[in-house]
Amino acid sequence: MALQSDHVEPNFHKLEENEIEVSLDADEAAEGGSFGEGSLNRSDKLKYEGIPDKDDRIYVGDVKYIGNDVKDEGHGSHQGDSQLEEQKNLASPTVPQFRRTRPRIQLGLTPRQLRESKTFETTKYLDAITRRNLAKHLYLAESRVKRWFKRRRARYRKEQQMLQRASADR
DNA sequence: CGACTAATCCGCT
DNA sequence: AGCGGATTAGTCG
Repeated sequence: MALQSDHVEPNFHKLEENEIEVSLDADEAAEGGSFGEGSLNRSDKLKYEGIPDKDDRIYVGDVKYIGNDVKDEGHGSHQGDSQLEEQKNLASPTVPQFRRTRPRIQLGLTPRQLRESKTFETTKYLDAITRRNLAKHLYLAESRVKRWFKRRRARYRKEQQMLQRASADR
């Protein structure tokens, strides 16, 4: 398996926030047969938990946008998009404008999650270097790793709070 | 329906 | 720039 190496595939370009990972592992998954045959249907229930350590990557289910507004949100691609920003800004002062419906990306991380979990146990807070390294190892976008860690931290705190509360209550 | 996860927005530092 | 918190959205039990 070539994907065992630490090298990133050339076609794996940098994934920005708005970018969606295309199933770069479709054939791999099909080959492995760990999942449904060939296509990753939602009915196939791609649960990442419990998958043998064969899979190295994440699995993208559907990438279709079900939202009505799939605007680009003006990601500041150009310098002359101030109008767009303005419009967006004064959209609604109180009511938060609906962000585009999140793509149906299911799944978190594969067995590699274990690795990440361990990293979380030790580092908790990622610095740029570690994040980059991890992302590379996980074939994930740095932003993704960042977000993931963030959520992880949040969860951790919540758990701690709950624990404390329980303790105090007792 | 509730719980969970994922992605984004907002404010703060 | 990054983090925490809040919000929205979709899926699973």
